[in-house]
Amino acid sequence: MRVTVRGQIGHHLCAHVHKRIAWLPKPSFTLRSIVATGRPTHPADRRRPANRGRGIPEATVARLPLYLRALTALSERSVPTVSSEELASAAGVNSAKLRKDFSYLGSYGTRGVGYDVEYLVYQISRELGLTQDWPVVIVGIGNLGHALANYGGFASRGFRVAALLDADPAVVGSSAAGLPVRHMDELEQIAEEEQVSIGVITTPPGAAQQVCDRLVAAGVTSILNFAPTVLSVPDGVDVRKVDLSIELQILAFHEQRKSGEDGADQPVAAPAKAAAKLRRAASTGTDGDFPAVMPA
Amino acid sequence: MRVTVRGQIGHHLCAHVHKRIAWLPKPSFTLRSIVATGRPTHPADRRRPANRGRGIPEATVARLPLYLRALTALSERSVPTVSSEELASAAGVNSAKLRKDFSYLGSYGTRGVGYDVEYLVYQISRELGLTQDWPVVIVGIGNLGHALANYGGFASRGFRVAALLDADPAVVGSSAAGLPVRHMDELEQIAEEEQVSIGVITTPPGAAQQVCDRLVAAGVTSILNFAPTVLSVPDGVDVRKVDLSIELQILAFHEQRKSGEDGADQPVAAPAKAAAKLRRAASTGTDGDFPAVMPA
DNA sequence: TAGATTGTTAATCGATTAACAATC
DNA sequence: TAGATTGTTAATCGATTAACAATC
Repeated sequence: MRVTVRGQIGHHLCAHVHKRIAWLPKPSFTLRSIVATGRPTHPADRRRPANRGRGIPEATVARLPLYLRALTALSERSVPTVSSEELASAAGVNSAKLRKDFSYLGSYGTRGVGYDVEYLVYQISRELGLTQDWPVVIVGIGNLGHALANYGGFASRGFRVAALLDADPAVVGSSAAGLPVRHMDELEQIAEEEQVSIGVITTPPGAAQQVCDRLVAAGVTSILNFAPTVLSVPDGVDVRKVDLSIELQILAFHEQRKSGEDGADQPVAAPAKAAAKLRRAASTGTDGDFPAVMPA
Repeated sequence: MRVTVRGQIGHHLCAHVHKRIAWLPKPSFTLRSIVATGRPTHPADRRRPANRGRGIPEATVARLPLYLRALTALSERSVPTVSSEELASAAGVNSAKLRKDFSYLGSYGTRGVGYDVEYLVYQISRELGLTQDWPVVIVGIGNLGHALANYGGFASRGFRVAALLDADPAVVGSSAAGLPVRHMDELEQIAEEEQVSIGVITTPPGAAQQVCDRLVAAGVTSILNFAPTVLSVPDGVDVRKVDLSIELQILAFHEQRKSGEDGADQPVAAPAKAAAKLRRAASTGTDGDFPAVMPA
């Protein structure tokens, strides 16, 4: 049942009920949000932006966690407000992009002042769905599975490891990060009981598609895949992949351009990049080339 | 010293010198490439594309490792040629994109036939710089560092773990993946001796920037960062980041949209997405909502 | 030659960015 | 009010895609 009451309540009442709320220039907010979350909404909520309600660009979604992290750090230092310039710098993006990104969420800033840190933390968390609890299963408890089970960044963001699963009897029964490793055959039951909608695959590549199919059959609709495999899934299931080898290969590509051997194929080297070669050459007395499989 | 002799050599000679070369419709190639690599270049090399030599788009570079992986699998199955349609499907992209991507590398296909698998493996490997040996240091040998040290995908692509480093005396001296964990203070010497240009940071976030600075000072110009921190580096140094928590948050965002509670803020649900909610509801007898921190 | 498939074009789409009017 | 900073506009840039002429 949903209670949505919008109204005006005096500033003194707000201040009484909710401590450390800095963003109450005009104390109007929705009552519902207080009932639901213990936090009133920002006055800016009333002027709902044109865009809100559909289609936050993917590129923006991918940056929201960055902003959230920077904001959380500011919050821990009890910084009350932050400008787009400061926040952008902390998040490693430019301020125009940040303001554009935030404009998709709504008008949550105050001209001439900046953004209220606490309020923005809450809004972004809500937008990302982090005000919910997300039970997650991790399938494949090898080195990487262990690492993920122990990763602190999960729990702190509303992700809860519902189960660690493996098909190998030698691994089942052991424990990782204080949790028992259970057999893959328990997946279906766990997924149903705990309403698991997110699965992490850290199996060897050969097992990944099969595990994926089984996760999907068990009702999992979001998959984070660490196995170096292209997964095929039905519509409505999201897959994101993290591929260590691919990241290194992309770095190698750019690194190769920097060191710039093989004149024939070489582009005009960007001045900044040439510095790396020079630095290495200076420190080693060689011409900076790598030991080459392909002798020049 | 560079030997570049271009010439025409009879087909029978090619076939004699180089086995399992399927792509010799017209046996003209550059001699240098044979001297250098043991592989002659493709006839198509002579018609150098307009673009080649500068500016392969980043989006294309990021996909080359995907194509390479798919091609390697085909190669292992001894498939001689592949069409853009087949390869695109194996790599999980559409064929127009694949052909456009390859067009930045050169005209390496044969109209009416497709692409020679072996030849393309070689060309993409070369483009990515994987025909070189890339010594890598991994800094921070916790769970994740261990996992990476053991990751098979590195070695198979020309990446070699030159050293595992940690600052914690309790960890230094132990071993991972058959390599000793050495003290962070050995970084500079190792980096110079082994000409390390790629570093992987798997430290806690608090140490990451400091480690990064030290890597850069030691001549490392490409960094793969697993710590959830924004790193600042001088021009000419590339940083790529892998952030497990961010990936999960992006999934949560989309997952939240699928399950579609909270009607007030909810966009018009895409039909495909609604299926997930229905499926879960059907299998559990609930309305598909998650246990909510924020009661509705 | 006929059939197949590439490489390229051009249209479209989405993301980035600087600039500035709106407004706190 | 004056100063500061947002939210938005519009221009630009880069990526995607379908379609098809080129050509094996």
